[in-house]
Formats: sequence, C-alpha cells, structure tokens
Amino acid sequence: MTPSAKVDQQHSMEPRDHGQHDHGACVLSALERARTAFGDKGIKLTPLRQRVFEEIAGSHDALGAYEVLDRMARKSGERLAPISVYRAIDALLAAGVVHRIESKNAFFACHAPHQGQERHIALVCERCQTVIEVSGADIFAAMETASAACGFKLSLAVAEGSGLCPACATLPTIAQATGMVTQP
Amino acid sequence: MTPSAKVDQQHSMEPRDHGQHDHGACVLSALERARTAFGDKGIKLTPLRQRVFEEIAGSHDALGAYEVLDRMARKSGERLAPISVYRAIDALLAAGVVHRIESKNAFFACHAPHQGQERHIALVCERCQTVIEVSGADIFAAMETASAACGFKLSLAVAEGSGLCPACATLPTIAQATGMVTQP
DNA sequence: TACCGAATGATACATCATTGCATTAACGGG
DNA sequence: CCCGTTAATGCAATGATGTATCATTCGGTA
Repeated sequence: MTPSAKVDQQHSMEPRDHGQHDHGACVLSALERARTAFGDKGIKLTPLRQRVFEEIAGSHDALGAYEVLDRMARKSGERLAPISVYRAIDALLAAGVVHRIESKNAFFACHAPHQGQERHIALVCERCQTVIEVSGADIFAAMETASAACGFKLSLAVAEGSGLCPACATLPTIAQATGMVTQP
Repeated sequence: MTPSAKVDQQHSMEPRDHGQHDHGACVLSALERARTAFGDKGIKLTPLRQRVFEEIAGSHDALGAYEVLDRMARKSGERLAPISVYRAIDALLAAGVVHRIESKNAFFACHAPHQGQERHIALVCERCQTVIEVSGADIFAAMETASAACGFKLSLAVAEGSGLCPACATLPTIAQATGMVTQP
C-alpha cells in the first residue's frame, strides 16, 4: 500500500474518496476473493462476469444493472444487452460476491468477505452512496423471534439501512454552515 | 396465467378466507382508520385516493401499482394513467395507511393500526400472499445498535420477511408432495 | 370575479427485468 | 480429431415499475 498512490482519476463523476483508500489494491483483492468464491462453488468466473464484477467492485456504490451497462459501454464502446449484465450479476450473486439492495434495485460487491455463515446487512450512505456491510446476526435473530412469536415460518429475511457513513457523518455540514442553501 | 381460466384464484376479485374473516367489515374499519389518519395529518382523502386505498385494503396482499391500476380498470372500465395511482399511493404512504414492501415493489394496507410509535415489519406469505405485520421494536433496535457500533448514522431502516403465514404453515404438506396445485 | 394552490389528466419517457430463441465457446468421450 | 452435450453469450422484443412535464380542473378565498 504505497501512500503515494496513483489515484485513478478516470471516474470523474464520483465524489468518492473521503479518506484515502488504495482503490486499485482493493479491487484487486476483491477480485482475488471472487476467484476463490467461484472456484469453491464450482461456478466459472468468465471474462464477462469478471468485467461486470470489476465494474461493481470498482465503485463502492450499489450500481443498478443499467448503470453497469452504461459504464461498460463507456469503456469499451460496445453496448451489451441488458440481459447479459443480468445474467452475469446472477452468477455473481450465486457466488456470493455481490449482493442486491432491495430498496434500491441495485447491486454492490462485498469488500469484506463473510467469514463463516454470519449474516450481514447493508448500510447505504445517503451522501456519498458508499455501501458498507455490518454483522446482522442479532437483527436476523430478532426477526426470527418476532416471526416465530406469531407463528410465521420465516424463510427469507431482508434488512438494510440508509443514513450517513462514518466519514460523512462527521463531516462539517458545509452547505448549512455557509448558509448557501438557496431555498428553505 | 391462463387467460382462459374463469377463476383466477390468486388475483380474482375477492374472497380470500382462510379461516373466517368478515372482509367487508375489515375494509370498512380500515377505511375508517384511513379517514382518521388523513384528518390527523391534514391531508385530504380524495375520492381517487379512497378508491386506491379500497383496492389495496380489499386485498390482504401487497399489490403492485399496476395491479391496482388493472383492478380499478376492470371495475370502472376507465384506465387511469400510472402516475395517478402512484400519486394516490404517495398520499396513502404519507398518511401512513399503506406501506411499501421494498423487496416486492408492492404496497399493502395496515389492517391493524400502529399504536404509538412502534415500528413493525411486514411478513409476506409465499403461499397465500397475505401480508401480516408484527412488532419490530427489537429488530430496529438491533439495526440501530449494529449501525452505531461502526459509526454509521442510521436514518432509515428496512426490514421485511417472507415465508409461511400461520395458516399456511400448519397446512398438511401432502399437496406439495403430490405436486397438486393448491389454493389459499 | 379573479386568482391561487392542490389534485388530477395526459403524453411521453426512464428505469428495471425477463422471455425466447439463435449462436458460440468449453469440455469430455468416442 | 470430430462430435455431442452443456454452459455461456448475443440479440430482439417485451413486460414491469416508476417519473418528468405540462395542461386542466376544482375548491377556496380575497
């Protein structure tokens, strides 16, 4: 991790990088974990799937399928059919290297592997869009308890949140401080 | 779905009826609560909003916006524009008399009011589609705890589940074993 | 009356996701 | 090596969900 990181500036649209973060290295390690996951599950990490994964992992955001499509088209000049991206995403979901955020119809890459069987929940920053995952064992246990208490046999649980990530939460609220909001 | 079928069991116009359940009365009381909720919040329960609410409340399912649209069109012969339904639903959401299920892009009516500030979670039956709500205080508390533990300032939490409702969970499973099509 | 704002209507478009079928790549057995 | 099977991809169309924009109506009210 060289502190003199050559920062990838090509994604001019993202307000990424509060805090410094070796993005290249982080994507590479994600890719390495993906290879392992695919290997373990006996699914093939094809070039297309890898490209899609890199696109998703290369943003810490949750990306919609069409956003992935757009970004890949911008890079390669060739626009895939939506179904191709969806199929690739299906494989990535099956391998467990990306997850879906139901409340956003979008997908994000695990950047920390889920060791063991522990369930996690996704937290989406409303300001910088970054997605982080936190352990959700207690949450899912509580959902199970609440369901069982009324006789409901829970088979699938969804839990996700949005708000401000640690970095954004501690930021001074510039707009308010400078009074620059034009309309109340 | 076969359009030829006279009886579209799942989405035909009414009676559901696991156990006995006075549907008319239940919709009326939902409507009464809706009136109160709209009054309390200073929002108007217009005829259109009421029609949409009746459609949603008249099913214990979660309905998609287009499903509401279809049902209303079948009844009145006039097909609204999608936006009209979405606007009505927005008002119903604002009044708190319907909720959205993120994982289904669908909406359902509260059939038991949320007394006090208590948060609830929706549980959707995979067999009969009925939605029930259960208290989710522990769940949301756990989400808050998990978020706070990593410095995330949670402002919106989504938790929902699917599985088998009490009625369906206790049904003999023979039907599944024999591959028979079953009805709620 | 004239005006204002909220609600609705109407058209179009944007976004999310799948179906069906044709084509190509990958791989193992003759 | 060829062939057959299966997985993966390409391609066109369509379904499903949701929004932007602008026009119109309607109820209150100054």
